[in-house]
Amino acid sequence: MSERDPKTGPAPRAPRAVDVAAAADVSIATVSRVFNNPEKVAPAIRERVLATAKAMGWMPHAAGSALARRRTSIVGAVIPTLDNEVFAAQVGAMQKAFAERGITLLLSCFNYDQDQAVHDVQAMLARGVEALAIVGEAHRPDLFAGIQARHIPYVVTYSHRPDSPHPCIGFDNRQAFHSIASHLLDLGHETIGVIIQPTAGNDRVAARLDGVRAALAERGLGIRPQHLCEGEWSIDFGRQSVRAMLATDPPPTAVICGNDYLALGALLEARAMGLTVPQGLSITGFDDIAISRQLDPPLTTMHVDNHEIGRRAADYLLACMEGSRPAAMPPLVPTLIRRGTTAAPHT
Amino acid sequence: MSERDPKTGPAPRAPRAVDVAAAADVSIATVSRVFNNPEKVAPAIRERVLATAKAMGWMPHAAGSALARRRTSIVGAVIPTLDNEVFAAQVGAMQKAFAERGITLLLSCFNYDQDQAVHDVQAMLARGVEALAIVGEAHRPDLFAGIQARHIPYVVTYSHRPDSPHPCIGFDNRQAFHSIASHLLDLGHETIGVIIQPTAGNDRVAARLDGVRAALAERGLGIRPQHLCEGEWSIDFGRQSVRAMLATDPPPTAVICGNDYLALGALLEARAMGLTVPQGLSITGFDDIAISRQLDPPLTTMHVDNHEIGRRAADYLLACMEGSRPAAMPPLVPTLIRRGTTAAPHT
DNA sequence: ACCATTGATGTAAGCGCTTACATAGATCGC
DNA sequence: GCGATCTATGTAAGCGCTTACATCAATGGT
Repeated sequence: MSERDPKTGPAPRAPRAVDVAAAADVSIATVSRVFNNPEKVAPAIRERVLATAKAMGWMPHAAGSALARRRTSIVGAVIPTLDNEVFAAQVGAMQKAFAERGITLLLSCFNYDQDQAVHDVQAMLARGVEALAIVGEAHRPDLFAGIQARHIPYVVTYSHRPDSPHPCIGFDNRQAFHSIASHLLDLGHETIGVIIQPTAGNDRVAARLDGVRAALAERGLGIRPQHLCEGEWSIDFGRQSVRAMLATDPPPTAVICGNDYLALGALLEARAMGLTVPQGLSITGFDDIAISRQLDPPLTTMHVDNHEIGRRAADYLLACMEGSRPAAMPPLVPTLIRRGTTAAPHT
Repeated sequence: MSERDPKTGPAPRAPRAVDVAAAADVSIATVSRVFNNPEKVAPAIRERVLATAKAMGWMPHAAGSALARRRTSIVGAVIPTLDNEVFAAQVGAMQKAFAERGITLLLSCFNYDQDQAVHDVQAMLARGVEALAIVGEAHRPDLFAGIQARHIPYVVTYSHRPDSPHPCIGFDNRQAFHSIASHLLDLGHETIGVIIQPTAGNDRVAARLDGVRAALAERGLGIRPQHLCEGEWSIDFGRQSVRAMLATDPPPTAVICGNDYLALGALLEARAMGLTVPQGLSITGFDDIAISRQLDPPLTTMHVDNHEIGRRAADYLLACMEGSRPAAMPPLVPTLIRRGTTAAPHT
């Protein structure tokens, strides 16, 4: 007399271990063992239980087992946004590495909002994540304090400062942009512009700008205020920034861009204004996205292996979870790809 | 006499509700109520409990509460890969929409492998997801059977067939490419090439190809085998495909590409071969990624709002979870953006 | 033949939380 | 002022699972 479709039976509720146990005529403990320590169960019984479970569509429910086992097999990834392929690649690689070990990835995007990041981490801790990967280290101190209080392994990704208090997997953003600037300086440029993402609350970007400044300072140079454009990264921002800079006097002979999209915009606009690149203006990018090598001229940029960062971060965390205390990993070194958008200034 | 740092105390174990209850001198039920039905607790006590919990760094542990409440507040997203910005955008939008309602997103990438997808869905069901979003409907039947057996709401995204048995949020891939082909036919093209992603196990792509074929057939035309290139999407595949096609006799006067990256490659190669676009060759893309409008000439393509797909999928699932049975949503309609890469064939 | 092992299975005590129900003051109408 | 009614809090029974420990049968050494 159920109100449900009689064909589906009166109890649409999910089967539990005890149901499988009854159906297979064993105890609930045996059912559990079949799934967790199969070698402790006689083959005949094991097969019977497996068959029954399959027939009933039963699998151990994670919440129950997490509670009993005191392990959730969940780890969290906290990134700014998936709209940036750089982070998407990292997460994709982590997800893959974890999935291979039966670990589930919880994802959260804080949209460059520090309060949101703290909130997200709290939520993940409440969910019992066993480890955490977090992009960047420019976070509110209570974010890290909360993690440390739980004695949970964590790693900061996409950045690597030599003297960071956190375990980190990434590269030295300052060093990377120091290299880019040096490349340009070595070519003979002295008036260099910078188009870069917002530095507020973003340690990676701030470090990049700092790297450029340091390289220039070493040769007694600096960035003129009118040659520094900071804003949301987009092709359009790259375009408008270059347009503005070239209207100054003297105009820069080279511009360093915070990523390839900005550089792409800069390149398009420079050409639209009738400049030849690199003779009239040298341009550098960062990330080495797929189109960069296809541009005309192909973009000089720095290549970062984001999948590798994700994979390493996952490996590090997995090692920690298994109890080892892995040595600090050396930073990745992004490589400068000299293509067609940099040359000596036309004098 | 603990072996641990005496400052951290002998019990580094996470506090539980009962500890908070004891410290605040109330019962464990009251602690729970403070977090779940705060209005049922006297303000003075509520504040005391809140303060104690905060001081002890306690939050209700999700596994325990999921068990007791029989709700996990988790939903799963199953996508092919995060390396495609199209899916990354969808996931990002879903994550945002869910986070706003206190729901956590579990992510899994099946890498276009049907067995992997089934496995991932199983794992998610075991984790007690309350709803599931899955890209595409070309999956093993037991994937959907497994979900339906659990009476869990789900939605297929990125595709929308009028006669699909599944609730779906997306657009009609067949229809979309029918439109593209018609656009070209209307311009007078009769020899049309196609460069497309692998169709095997990918219903969306297969539908696209089908749409092109149908549009051509309506005018008594077809795709010549030598004018159909199917392979992993990349700029390079676009380039090599165009090169191969243009070596045939007669060469196509237009090529339809499965996405903007392929189209970008096609455009670059056509120009490298000395053809002018669109006079010598018309090219269409799909997705309308950021660079497309910046190309020279700007790419004619179709714009799809992937964030919108993600948002709608999340809204639909949330509605289901709250018990309503939302009406089937109308498909999104991608819009054809006629820019500079299509024109009448040069006769 | 008998006892000590061994190995397979069952019993039952939680894991940390929520919530129906019980309880006990406080409040109010008459 | 007394019982009826409410409201704030506590008690205890699970949620579905794992696992230490108990049990029991079979094995093997002497």
